Amino acid sequence: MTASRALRDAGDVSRENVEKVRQAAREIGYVGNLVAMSLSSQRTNLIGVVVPSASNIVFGEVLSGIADALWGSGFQPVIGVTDYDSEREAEIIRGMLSWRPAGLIVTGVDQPEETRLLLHTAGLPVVQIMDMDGDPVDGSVGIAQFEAGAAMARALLAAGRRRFGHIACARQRDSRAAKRFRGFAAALEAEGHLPVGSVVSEQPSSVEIGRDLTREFLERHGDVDCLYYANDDIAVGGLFHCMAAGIDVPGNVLITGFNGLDIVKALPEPIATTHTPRREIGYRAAELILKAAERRSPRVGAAIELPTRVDLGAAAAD
Amino acid sequence: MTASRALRDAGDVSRENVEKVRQAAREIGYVGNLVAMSLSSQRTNLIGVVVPSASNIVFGEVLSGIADALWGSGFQPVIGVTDYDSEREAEIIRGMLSWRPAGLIVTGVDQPEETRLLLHTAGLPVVQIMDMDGDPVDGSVGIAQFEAGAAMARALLAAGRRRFGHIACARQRDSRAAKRFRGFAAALEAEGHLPVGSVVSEQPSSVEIGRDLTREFLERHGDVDCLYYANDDIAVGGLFHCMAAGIDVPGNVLITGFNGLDIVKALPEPIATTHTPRREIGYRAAELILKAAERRSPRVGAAIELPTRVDLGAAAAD
DNA sequence: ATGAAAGCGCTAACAT
DNA sequence: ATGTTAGCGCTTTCAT
Repeated sequence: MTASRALRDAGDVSRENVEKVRQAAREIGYVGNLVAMSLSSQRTNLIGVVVPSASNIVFGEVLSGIADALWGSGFQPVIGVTDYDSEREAEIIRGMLSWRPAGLIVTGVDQPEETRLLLHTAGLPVVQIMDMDGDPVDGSVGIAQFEAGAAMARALLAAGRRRFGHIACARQRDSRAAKRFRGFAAALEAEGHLPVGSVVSEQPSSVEIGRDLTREFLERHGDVDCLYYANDDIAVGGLFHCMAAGIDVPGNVLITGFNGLDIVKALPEPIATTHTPRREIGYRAAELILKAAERRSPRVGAAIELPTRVDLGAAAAD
Repeated sequence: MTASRALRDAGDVSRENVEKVRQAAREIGYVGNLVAMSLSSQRTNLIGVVVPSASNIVFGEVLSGIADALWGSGFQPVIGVTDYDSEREAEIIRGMLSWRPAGLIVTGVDQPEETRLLLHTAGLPVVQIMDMDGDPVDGSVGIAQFEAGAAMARALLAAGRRRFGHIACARQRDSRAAKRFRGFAAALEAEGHLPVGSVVSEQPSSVEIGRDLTREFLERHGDVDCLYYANDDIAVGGLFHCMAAGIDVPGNVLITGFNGLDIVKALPEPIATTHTPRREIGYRAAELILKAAERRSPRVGAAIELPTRVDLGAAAAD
C-alpha cells in the first residue's frame, strides 16, 4: 500500500519512503498497470475521439488541439474513424464505451436517434464538436454552420458578385457542408438571387476532384462571376483549373472556399474563405471533458460557439 | 459463467442459452466492461500509435491506413502525438505501455537508446514505421529514405539539371528528411556535383513557409535550375512563389517535393515528387501487430520495405 | 454443457 | 504514516 501511494502522490507517505519506492521502481523497471488501476478505481484516463476522416487535415488539426489540451493531464485519446458512415460510428462508439472512457468527443450533432440514446445513456461527459446547428446530447463546441454560409453569401453580394455557382463533394454524408450551403442559398434568396447551377460529386473532397468538378461546371454553366465551394480543398482545385485555363481569378471569377487552411494565404492568386478555429475546437472540447472528469461529473453541459471569420482578402478587389 | 461464454462466443454453450443471454443483455442495455475483461484475460484490444504530428496530412493518411486495417478486428488505436520531441515521445510510450497494449506502432527508427530499451523490454509487438534506414527494435514497415533522396538526384541529373538548391524545414527534428537529403547530396557528389546553396528553417513545414523560404533562397542564390525540397508542402509553396514572381516552372526551375500528395497532380504547373505509400505503411504495420497478437507472440520480427517512385512527370520536359 | 473457485493488479475504506 | 481487508468485473481452470 505504501508503495502504491508513493507511486501516485496519494499523500500520507514519508518523504523518505517516497524516494525509496520510486528508486526501487526505477531499478526494476516497474510500470504500473493502468488496466488494474482503472478497474480498481472505476475510472480510466481514456478519452474517446470520433472523427469522420483521418486523412482530412481539418480533423488532424482538431486532433492536434485535443492532444495539446490533454498533454500533461495524464489522459490519452483513443481514436475512431467513421468514414462518414453512421453505422460504423455507432459501432465505434459502442466499442469505446466498453472501455468506460472518462469522456467522449464526437464529430457532429446529427447522429441517428439510436446513437444519441447510446451517448445519453452512457452516463459520461460527451462533447459534440464542429457544428452548433442542432441539439447536442450533452456539451458542444463548434461553429454556426448555416450562418457561416449565409455570412459568406452576404459578403459576396456586397462585393458585387451576382451569378453564383456551387461545387461540393459528398453532400449526403457531410451534413455540415450541407448546412452551410443552405445558409448560403437562403441569404442569396433573401436578396432575390439564386445559384446559377450546382455540381456535386459523391467522391471525397480533394484538390484534384475540385479541379475536375470546376472544369465540368464551367462547361455546363459558363456564365458565373463567383464559385462557392464546400471547402478549401476543392476551391483550391478550382483555382488551379482556372489558372491552367487562363481564367482571371478573382477578376473574372471569385473563388470561395471554407476553413481558412494554411495553403489559402500562400496561393498565387487570391481566393476567399471562411476561417474556422479547428485547433481551438479540439482544445476546448478536451478541456470540457477534463473539467468534467475533475469534478467527477457525468455531464459537461456547456455549449461553446466559436466565431468564424469571412475573409475575402485580396479576392474582393476586382 | 454461461453468460460470459455466451456473450463472447467462447463455445460450449447451448444454442438456446446463447440466444437467451444475448436477448437479456440487449434488454438491459448491457455493455461489457473491457477494463475488467482485459485485467482478467491479461490482454487488451488497444494498439498504441505514436506519430510526430497530427496536423501533417502524411500522418493522417498513415492513421487512416491503420484504422482501415483495424476495422472489424476489435482492436482500437490509441494515439500519441510527440510534436517531434523525443522526451515527449518517451513519456507517451511509457504512458501507453501502462495500458499493456496489444502492440505499438511508432514513427521512425532513431529513438534515443533509453526509448529503444523501453520498447525492447516491454515484451510486446512493436512496429517502427516510415524509415528503413536504421536498426528497428522489432518489426518495421517503411521506405528507404536515403535511397529515395539519391534516386531523385539521379533522375534530376538524367533530366539535365545541374545547379541544385536545397530548401527544408525543421531538419534537426525530422531525421527522415535529413536522410533523404544526405542521399540526395551523396548521389550528386558521385557525379561530381554539389548543391549551390541551402536554406533551412526551424519552423514546421507549410506551404506558406515554403513560399517564403523560396523567395529567400532565390534572393541569395539566383543561379539554380532545380530546387530540392524536403517535402511536397514546402515545394508547393515554392511553386506558388515562382508563379507569382513570373519564374517559368519547370522551364527555368524544376521544383522537387517528396511524398506524392494528392495536390501535386492537380497543380497548374508540374513539379516533381517521389510517391510514398503512406496509407499502406499504416495498413501493413497494423496487420503485423494483428498477426502477432493472434498468435500471442511478443514480437513481430518482420521488416517490410515498400517501394517509392520518382515522378518527374511533366516537370521533366523542359 | 454448466458451474465453482481463484485470481488478474491494483485502490478505497478503514484500522492502527 | 503505514498496514489490513475487501473487492473492482471479468476470465481461466478445473470439476461435475
